Amino acid sequence: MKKDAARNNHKVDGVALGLSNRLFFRLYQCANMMHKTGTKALEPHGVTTQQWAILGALTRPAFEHGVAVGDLAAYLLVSRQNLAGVLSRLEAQGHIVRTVAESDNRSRLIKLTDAGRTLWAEEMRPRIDDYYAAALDGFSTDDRIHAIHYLDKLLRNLAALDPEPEH
Amino acid sequence: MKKDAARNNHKVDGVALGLSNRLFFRLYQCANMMHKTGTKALEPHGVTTQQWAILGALTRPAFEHGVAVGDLAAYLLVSRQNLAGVLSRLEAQGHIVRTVAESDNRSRLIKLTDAGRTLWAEEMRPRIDDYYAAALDGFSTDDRIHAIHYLDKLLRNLAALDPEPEH
DNA sequence: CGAATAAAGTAAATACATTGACATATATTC
DNA sequence: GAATATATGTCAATGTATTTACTTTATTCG
Repeated sequence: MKKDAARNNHKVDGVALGLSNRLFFRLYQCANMMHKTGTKALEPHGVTTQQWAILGALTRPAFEHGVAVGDLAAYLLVSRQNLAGVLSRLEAQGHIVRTVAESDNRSRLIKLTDAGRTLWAEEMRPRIDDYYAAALDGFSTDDRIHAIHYLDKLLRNLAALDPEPEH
Repeated sequence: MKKDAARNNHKVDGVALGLSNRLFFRLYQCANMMHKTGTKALEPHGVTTQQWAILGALTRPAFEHGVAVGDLAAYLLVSRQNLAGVLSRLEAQGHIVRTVAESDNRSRLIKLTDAGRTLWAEEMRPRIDDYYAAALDGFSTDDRIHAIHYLDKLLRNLAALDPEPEH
């Protein structure tokens, strides 16, 4: 069947594809599959991978006492307009609060609620650990370090390509 | 300024983040930046990175004479509903055609138009090569091979996590 | 052959993510 | 201090991606 030929060539399509092309194609596929499987892993809590990234960021010591939306957007490398939307959903679910900054009437300070902190620590954390274990099965510590190294390197190049200054 | 502290810790946020978490966070950031910078690189032609992936796939020898939407979706690892939307835009731009398969009244066969093939070869290809060169600056051939290896490995794990059978 | 199964297209709801544009508030500079 | 510049939130448009659900057409199996 033609179907099988087209659907089972993950192993074959590297031969003529070119290294650079293949690298970016795999990055594209991996990111999609990460969102798909990651969101499914946290489905019982109605949290997506992007929301998970935000909640995780908010547990960082530096952001423990609240963080401005602009700073959070800069940390995640997403636009503030996009972040605002996800934050609205997290706020509606009661996981975070937006408070007006004292020294700046424009700015809102994002903070984890107690419920959000509990959700993260008690519910999400164990599932996330299981997810990492499954997704990185067969990856040694060195493998992870090397993979991160390449992604870091790529990210620096992409950031340099982005006209957006880092202010 | 607090701003600078929050916005310049790409190098610092690895220390306490955990290897697995950091790997997925970088994957998330890289994918977003790839779409952002890649789409900008091809902006003169109004083509996004996803459309670029599809046009590239259609130039594969195996798909040269047309490919079914289901097979193309399986190759790209996206849902056929998503693919249908992108194909509509590509069709509206005249880059591809959808013809009804002779042996199956349900199925549509996707083919590159002459205009689409020319756009790919004459216009997009050079810009894509420039983009790859910039995004992978400092990557040796071995670096690329190793990076692909890790992404392949990760993708296999993610695919195994996905309930979707490969039929 | 006829019934169950599978595959294809489509529609709709939801969520991410980008850009451009705008109003308002804060900072900088002269 | 006033003019300029920058930061912030928001609105709107567009594109990508998922899931669920439904209809129609093929295929398979009994």
